[in-house]
Amino acid sequence: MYRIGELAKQCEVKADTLRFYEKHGLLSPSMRSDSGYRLYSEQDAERLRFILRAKAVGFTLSEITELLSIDLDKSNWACADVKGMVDIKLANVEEKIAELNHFRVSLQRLSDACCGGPESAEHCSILEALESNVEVKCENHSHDHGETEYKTSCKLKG
Amino acid sequence: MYRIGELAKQCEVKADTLRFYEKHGLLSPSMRSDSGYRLYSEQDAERLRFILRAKAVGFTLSEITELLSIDLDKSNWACADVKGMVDIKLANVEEKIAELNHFRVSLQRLSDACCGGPESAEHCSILEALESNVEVKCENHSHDHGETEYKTSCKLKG
DNA sequence: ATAAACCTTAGAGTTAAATCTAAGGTCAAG
DNA sequence: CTTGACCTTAGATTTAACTCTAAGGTTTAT
Ligand SMILES: [Zn+2]
Ligand SMILES: [Zn+2]
Ligand SMILES: [Zn+2]
Ligand SMILES: [Zn+2]
Repeated sequence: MYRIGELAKQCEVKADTLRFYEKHGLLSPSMRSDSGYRLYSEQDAERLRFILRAKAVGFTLSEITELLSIDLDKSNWACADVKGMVDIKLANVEEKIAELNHFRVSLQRLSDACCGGPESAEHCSILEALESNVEVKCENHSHDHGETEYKTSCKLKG
Repeated sequence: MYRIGELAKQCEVKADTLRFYEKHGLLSPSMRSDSGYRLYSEQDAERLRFILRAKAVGFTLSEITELLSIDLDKSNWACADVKGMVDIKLANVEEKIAELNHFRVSLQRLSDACCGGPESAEHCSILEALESNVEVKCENHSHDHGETEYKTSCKLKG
């Protein structure tokens, strides 16, 4: 039997988190000491590890609640049900990745367009791109820093 | 001059959102009508579009506040400052993508390991993977669905 | 016996970006 | 002159997953 702090340390979470999981029905200690301290069994610890593993692959706590209830009642569920949950999650994650990739490409384009030098930002391509609607398409400045290093040739979007 | 609802519709946000931006110092209408209605100028509208463009590339509202203050005072900032912000954001986004990719790979592995059939989940590889610490490494079941389609050969991690 | 480290509870606070509610004022059309 | 669409405000609620606070009880070691 572990006290809350012991289990927390073992699994690298805060004791608060275990109380939170209890309040939300994910994990209750199977005993209390005479003085009211939570006492977790090895089974409880395993359940916690299940939760943390599911969290590590991206499930939310309410999805994990569902997974736990399936896990405790496996014979009444089909592989299809379980795989369905994973596949929905997978689709969510892929969607999120796609969205972030969109951000990434836009930010990269902005970054590439700016010299990043110590010169005044008065003609900074990044600010100009945000001011106007024009997407940045090439990696040069409108302003001239007096260095040949920065080309001013720019093929704007055809 | 646009009233709040007009500008909101034009830019496809809710009027609430404009009030929210005002409360948080991102965008205030440059006038009020006699009766107290907000009146936005074309300049205000442009500022809103700046905000929305910055949002579209992944900046948070507080980052946008910073960008706006730079934009209004460009000569006191360097390209380095602006590019720095973009690059920090880019790094954040890439970090998030990496994390989600981790989720994606794990979920894909789980999904691949499960037949997804109508059979009982009693030996579902997904649940087994979450119960035990073993990462799923191959795409077969421990249980046998009586179909030769599902191989039982599985090279577990060496 | 007393201090440190641990535990208990209920409930509030955090973060971001809105979104909603209530109670009321304004404006154009018919 | 009334309906309906629109506007005003302050403040509460939402979502997720904690995290913290206050006020107190327990255990363990010295
Ligand atoms: Zn520059
Ligand atoms: Zn620049
Ligand atoms: Zn199966
Ligand atoms: Zn399965």
